[in-house]
Amino acid sequence: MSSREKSKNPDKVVAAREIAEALGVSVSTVSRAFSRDSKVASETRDMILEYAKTVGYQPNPMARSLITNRSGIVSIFISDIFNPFFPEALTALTDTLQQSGWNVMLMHVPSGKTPDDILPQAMAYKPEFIILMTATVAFQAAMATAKLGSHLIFFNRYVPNTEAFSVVCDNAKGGWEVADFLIRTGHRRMAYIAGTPDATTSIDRGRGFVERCRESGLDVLIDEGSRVFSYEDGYTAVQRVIKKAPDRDGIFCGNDIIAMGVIDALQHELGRRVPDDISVVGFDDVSMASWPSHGLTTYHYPVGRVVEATVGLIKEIEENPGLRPMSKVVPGWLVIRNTHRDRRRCA
Amino acid sequence: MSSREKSKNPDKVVAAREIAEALGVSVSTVSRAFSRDSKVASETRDMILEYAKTVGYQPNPMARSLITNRSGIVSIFISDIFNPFFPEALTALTDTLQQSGWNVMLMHVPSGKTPDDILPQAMAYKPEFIILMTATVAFQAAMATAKLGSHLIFFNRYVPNTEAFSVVCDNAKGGWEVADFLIRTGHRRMAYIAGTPDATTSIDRGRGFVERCRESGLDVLIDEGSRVFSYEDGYTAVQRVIKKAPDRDGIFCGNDIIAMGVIDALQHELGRRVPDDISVVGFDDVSMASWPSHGLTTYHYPVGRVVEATVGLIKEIEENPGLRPMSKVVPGWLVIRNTHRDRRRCA
DNA sequence: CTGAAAGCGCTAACAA
DNA sequence: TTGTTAGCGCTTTCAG
Repeated sequence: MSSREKSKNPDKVVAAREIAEALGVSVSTVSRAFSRDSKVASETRDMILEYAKTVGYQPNPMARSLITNRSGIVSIFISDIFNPFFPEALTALTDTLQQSGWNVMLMHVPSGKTPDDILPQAMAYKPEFIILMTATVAFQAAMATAKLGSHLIFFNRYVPNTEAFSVVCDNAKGGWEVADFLIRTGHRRMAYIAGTPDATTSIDRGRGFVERCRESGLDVLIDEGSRVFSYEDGYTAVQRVIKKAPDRDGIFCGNDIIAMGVIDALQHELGRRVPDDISVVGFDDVSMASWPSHGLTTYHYPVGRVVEATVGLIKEIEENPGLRPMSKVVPGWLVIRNTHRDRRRCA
Repeated sequence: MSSREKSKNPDKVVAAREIAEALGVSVSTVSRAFSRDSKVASETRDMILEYAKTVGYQPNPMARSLITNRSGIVSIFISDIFNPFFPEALTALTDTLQQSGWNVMLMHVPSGKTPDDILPQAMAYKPEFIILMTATVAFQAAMATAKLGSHLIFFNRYVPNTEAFSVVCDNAKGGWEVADFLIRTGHRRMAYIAGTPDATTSIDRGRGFVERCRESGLDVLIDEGSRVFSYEDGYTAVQRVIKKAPDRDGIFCGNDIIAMGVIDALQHELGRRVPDDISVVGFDDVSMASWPSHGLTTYHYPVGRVVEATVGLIKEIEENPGLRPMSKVVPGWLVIRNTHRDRRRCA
């Protein structure tokens, strides 16, 4: 019916061969034009690149990966949905990776499952990096992954006693500074409400907090009854705390969302005013924390910098594949708002 | 140094050829064992599948896609980060797709860019479906996409005057019901604070609201000054509204986050009590809306059902590739909490 | 610097 | 029902 030759699939995306034919070069040369460190006459490359642009050609990453073993894919594992921190971080991370030419595959780890459970599905696409934003520990995954050639990076978490890459905020220092601040403003009867039990964030924040309290000879009531970093868990936890120790004057929470649950329960269930009767401090500084309705005093987690550090780490690993596993630690800072009061005159 | 033969890459993932050799069958047979509608002796298939399981083999989707033109990938485009509705939906959608065997590629559309700008990068991996969760309209993308063989689905949005698949909540009906509820409880001086200007969600919610008000002969003050569906925009918008019309007794907002900004500004900047002086109703019913600190009266958006409808639509399109573009509409319902008051006795 | 040829892992058409 | 052959689109030796 038509005079088309050989074009079995008329609407198919243009392939390297067509570029080659149109320009009177070989497919190898076309391929080389798209590889930075291949030797091509710069005029040839320019010609190819220009023509490719007009017809909208780009090398098929699937075909390419078959031979190079480089998929151009970064897999991000997520699970925690309660914490607005994660969407913020996920978006920033995706954006930065995308701009560096990576494509992000998103894997969700449903509650009740571990990253290990869904690792096989993720590995099918041979991601070059796997970024774990999940709360659950994934020791097995780390091993399997290393064998299969994907690099594993823990985002906002690390696995104790394991050699793996990780990027975290300085949680222990943050906890320490919060305690220091509360102590210097006259608080004496502290409590720490932890988040997800095995999350290093929760553990380290609490550890730093307790350490600074001990330095001043203060004991800390620690509540570890929360199952996750959620509003509901904070809401419940503080009721346990106040029942056990009604005299508390300063509560540090595993993160902002827990803190908001804590504040609401204090005011609506326990008849305490925040900050008049009791101070509450969070961790993360999610955008909601700055809303007038919350005005949460918290420790700022510099998401942007942690994301930059993560993508920087990826570049380093790429350039130096033999790099030893390491941890990047980014500092945060205290943000003072309205859920805290200076109690020195009341001492 | 070693006696390994031909194994250029010792740690390589096992491929079909190795399965074939080990079992004394051809690679085609192995391939067929993994294709549901291929004719293989069921004993042969069982043998292959079982052996494959023990050595952890699964067909390489990249290689497969080269020949089948089916990538197994669904691309999800996101942009709106202010609204907690999106992480909730994204997580649910990813999870459901994953369980159906799809892999999700996440593309972020930064502010100032349109989906069209990043479409080329997404298309490189030849996603079979593209789900747009972005606020921005993407008319060009729809066209380009259809040509290249990916199906486009608008999630929580549609493009007026274009034939495309979409799954939405019944926004107009929602707005209508909110107005009906406010009117029946004695409100007379209404306002609607819109969200992202060209978002069909914002437009339809407002349209339904206004329609019901008109039915009762009530005029509605409409504020369309918001740039996005954000807390800050709500905070600013309501100040414009009250300056222009200080007598308002019922405000309907484009979504919950705007509503929270509105409530905070009313109480902290404008000296109005909610709900005593004025009622505020949101839309979405994000998890935060049910916190005691907000107790927001709002219209519930059934995320789970919309996700199900979306994945259902994908299945339908797969089974019937010639399916005409259509819209799936899922109903929501009103959730009454504490930002509203019955004003009938004050009339 | 460029082209020819081989092959990455897989599926599909064709024989047997 | 199974094996053989060809080839998806690309990169990479190896010649020239």
